[in-house]
Amino acid sequence: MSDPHTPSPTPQAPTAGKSMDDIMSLCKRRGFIYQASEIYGGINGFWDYGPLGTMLKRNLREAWWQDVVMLPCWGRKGPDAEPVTNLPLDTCIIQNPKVWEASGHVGGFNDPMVDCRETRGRYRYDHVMVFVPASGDPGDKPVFAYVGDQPSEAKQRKKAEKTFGEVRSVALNTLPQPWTRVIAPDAEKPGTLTEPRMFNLMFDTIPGAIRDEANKAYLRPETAQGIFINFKNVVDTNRVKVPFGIAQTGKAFRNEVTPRNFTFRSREFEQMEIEFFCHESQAMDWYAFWRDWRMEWWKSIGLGGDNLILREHAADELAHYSKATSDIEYRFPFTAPGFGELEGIAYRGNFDLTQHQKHSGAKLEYNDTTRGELAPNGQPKGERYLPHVIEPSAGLDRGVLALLCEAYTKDAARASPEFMKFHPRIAPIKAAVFPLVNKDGMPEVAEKLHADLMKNFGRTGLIETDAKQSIGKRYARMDEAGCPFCFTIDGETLSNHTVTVRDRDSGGQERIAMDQVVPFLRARLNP
RNA sequence: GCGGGCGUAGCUCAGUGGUAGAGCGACACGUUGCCAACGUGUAGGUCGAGGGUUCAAGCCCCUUCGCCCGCUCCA
Repeated sequence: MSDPHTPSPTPQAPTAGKSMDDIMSLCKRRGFIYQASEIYGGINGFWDYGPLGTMLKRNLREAWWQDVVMLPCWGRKGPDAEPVTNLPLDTCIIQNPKVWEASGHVGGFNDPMVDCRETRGRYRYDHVMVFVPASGDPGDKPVFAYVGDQPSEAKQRKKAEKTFGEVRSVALNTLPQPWTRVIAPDAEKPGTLTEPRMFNLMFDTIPGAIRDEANKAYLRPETAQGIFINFKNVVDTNRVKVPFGIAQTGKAFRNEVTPRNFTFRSREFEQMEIEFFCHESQAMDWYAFWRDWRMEWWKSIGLGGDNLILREHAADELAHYSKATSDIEYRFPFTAPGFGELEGIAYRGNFDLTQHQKHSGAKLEYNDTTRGELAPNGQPKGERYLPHVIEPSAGLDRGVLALLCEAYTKDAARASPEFMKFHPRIAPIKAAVFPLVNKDGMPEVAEKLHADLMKNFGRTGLIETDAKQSIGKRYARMDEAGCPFCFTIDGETLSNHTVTVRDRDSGGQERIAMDQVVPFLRARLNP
């Protein structure tokens, strides 16, 4: 178990049988997650982390950082047979608004939508087409709306042809409102479409003390663009060579239409993103490399078994600029038997750098001196290009939620019927030290061992000690908080310097020497 | 944004017009030698918020906020 790359030693039950209500209760009760602004009635789509939740989230972010930036891919070599390089970055939440025009977010976030009152369907206004008679005026007859490439197209065409004979299609936005004779794509009756409405999915704000709409800026909807716009800076100032990556964690904001499912879809959330830059000819190799390693990584911190899947996107699911994308998805109790996205690994081509080069006018090309024709002296002349990008983009809060759901275990046969099977590396509480009873010199020994463990492991997580109440109650409390190991000082400790170690998952105990406690823990926590 | 359900103590919930409760949890003291043991005691709620009806509202009515579920959305 000293190898951090091995999956959790305790495979979990499927999440399908776990109750989200139970998990949410435990999260509140033990201080993992609170509703934001709770005493004022809360605020839709925002959540605060309590002490244990903060530690859990921090441990997950830290594990990512260590394995992505400090010791990239556990020291594994990339497809070029060289060690992987990822440079750290920390960019602003607020950037020049042109960043979001270049990235396509301003356009994409400002689409007007129309709703159908009958089917409660919602459609992008500019995507809705209508079958009208080829001859022109439909008279009093209804016309048939559809969305291209969806089942509604064939269905509506059939109905339209039955009504009019020969038909042609026009965009909905060419017809005058109100659309009283338009039958919505999946509706039966005409006139059910609402007027188009704007959904602004980016939060905006106005920097500057004097409020002026002309200065409008946005809270970033993803951390990725901060990386792209600093690509040239990083290349120019770090003696770094393609292929390499830039990694960043940080908050992002999306005005989700419907925040839902506890913290899964929040309006303020944190991302962990890598933009990995490489030559086009190597891009698919790097894509496969990142996709497979990221999957292994999630397994290494305890998300294993059937609850985690890698899903390759079908061709028609890809964004227009993407040549391949896959999702790492977790089976949450609220998605079961389906899955919810934890991380997307996208091959984005050089779309983003191209966009920023175009919009900013800055030259973002990389001069690759290892490529190109050979000069007379035998050295390559170099090749200038916009690197292609592999983007492994993970949701930190979603990761935390998946860890909580995966760890949550119900076992009515146990004294602690609800407990959290966190992998030791991400467990908020790493260990606890208890005197079996609060007398006969045991508290003093416990205090000493606790201090010792604090000195050795206090920087990796919480080390608890507690002398109150029955030992069973203290074990149960630690189970519920997900503490993997409890060390107990008993009568025997005083005579032969041994303690018992209780394993959270099995409840089993073994006896080890006092001076073996530190090595024991070291072998099981992040080595 | 639509439809449904639900908001009472930290958690789970009872209370259906007449003095706000229980279990668990927390805390204190005692007891206790390995799995939420036992005893005694303590703290904690303007019943999500606002308005209305009534002599009287946790309860009835209206509005609003939040959470859950189903649609929808998820670049």
